[in-house]
Amino acid sequence: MKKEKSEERLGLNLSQENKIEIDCVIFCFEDRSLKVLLVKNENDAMNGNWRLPSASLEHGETILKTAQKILKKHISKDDFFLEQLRAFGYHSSTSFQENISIGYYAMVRREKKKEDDEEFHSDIIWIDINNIADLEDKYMMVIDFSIKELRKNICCSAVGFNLLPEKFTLLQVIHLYEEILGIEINKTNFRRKILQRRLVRGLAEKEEGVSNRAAEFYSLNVPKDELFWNAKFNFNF
Amino acid sequence: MKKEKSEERLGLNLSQENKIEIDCVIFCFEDRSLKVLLVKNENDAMNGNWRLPSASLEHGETILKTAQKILKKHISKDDFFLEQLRAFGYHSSTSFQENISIGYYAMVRREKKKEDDEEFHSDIIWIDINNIADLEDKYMMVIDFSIKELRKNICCSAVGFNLLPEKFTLLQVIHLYEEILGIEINKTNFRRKILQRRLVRGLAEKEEGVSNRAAEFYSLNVPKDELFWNAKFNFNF
DNA sequence: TCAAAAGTGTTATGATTACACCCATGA
DNA sequence: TCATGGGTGTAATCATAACACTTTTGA
Repeated sequence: MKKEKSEERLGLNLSQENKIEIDCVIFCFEDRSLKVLLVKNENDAMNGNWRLPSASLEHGETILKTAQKILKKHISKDDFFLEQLRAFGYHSSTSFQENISIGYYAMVRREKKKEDDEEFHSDIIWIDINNIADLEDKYMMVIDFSIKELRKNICCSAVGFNLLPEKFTLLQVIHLYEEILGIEINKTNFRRKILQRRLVRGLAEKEEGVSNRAAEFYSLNVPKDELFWNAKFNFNF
Repeated sequence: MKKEKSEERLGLNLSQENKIEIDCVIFCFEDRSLKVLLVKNENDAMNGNWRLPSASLEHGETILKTAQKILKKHISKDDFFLEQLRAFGYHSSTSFQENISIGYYAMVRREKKKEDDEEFHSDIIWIDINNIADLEDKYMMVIDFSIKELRKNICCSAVGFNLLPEKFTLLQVIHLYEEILGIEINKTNFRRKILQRRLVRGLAEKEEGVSNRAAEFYSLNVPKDELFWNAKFNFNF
């Protein structure tokens, strides 16, 4: 309150100097599709208008802490991957000069039952990346960039496994890559490829109640915090 | 001047709100080594203290334009590659809260003769990345990140060719990759690898005055603006 | 039995590696 | 002639792709 008054004295121009927003693209992988979390735009007169979860960078707060806070507000678990995308400059309808957004992207493992009713009551939505429409340009820009970044990174690191549950089948991995990259993958060869790198470990445990041969469950063979930097490989799709 | 007075009225805390610096890591490749441009730190009492070329983000200016201005101040040609790294948060000795730097990295083709005397008289230095020392933590952080980014990018795109002159020998390319990645490369195999991708084109023109068999000159076979995004390849070193 | 997905085996291809070799040039 | 780097040829090895095949499960 006090702060706003001070700024008013300086006039519009200075008060908008270097206002920084932190925007988060939070990905999950569910029902064989890549989704991002959107929240209802409360400042907007039109109802049913969505935006990325975001926050202004406050005094004495770091950009990373701010991004982490945004995540914790929406994600119940502490178990998420979070990395910065870059800084974006954009022009909004309300200001003449360029605004700054620092984009982050996150990956979470979504557990279905627990969170379904949560979503039902609240002002959030997990939406398939192919169905996103009518977002402000700024948000589309950040989302588009984040998807490109995600595509790049899952081909040269194992970071994509942050989207899978602890136990997963190899078909889930294939679906993940197919969906994110928008390609079709030869299952038998991909399976060999991924097993050769010794990135995953068979659990001697199988699916149950499926109407076909049950697939073995696998789990990661490397610590999660190494997925991004240390678990290198080259998928040349 | 006028602006500074306004800020003073608000006291230290608010005046530093969201102050954004743009820092540029400008790379060149010369004498078989990767160098970055440093400028003399004029605000510093101690002489001989260097920093990255940088600028504050001014009113009504975009981050990209600001970065381009920094480059043009030091580089005579318009022919450079410039991309953002990311936003960095850092703590300086003079302020309690986190400052924001948006880092960019650039690659320029350095022509020796023209610029040598320029450097002799002025307050800039092109320094081998292995000899950088005594920079502020903030600058080291940006430089370290930029080198990692450069390493990553030259392995999956042809962006590194922005550091070479129009005409180059294949040995120059090899030296470039060896120096940036810190590895040794088998010359005969690398040569075939790079020719297979049809990235370069022989010029039927040879070195002169060398004390060994003259190497053929090559030039790029793709437009420069495609080097980063479109000229993909996978060097798995 | 069928459909659907799991999973194995095999062969061909193409990229990469290692290494031997010859070529051109100035000192 | 020698040293230095340019440049070619070739065989072995490894990763990938393509495809045929068998296995397991519920309906």
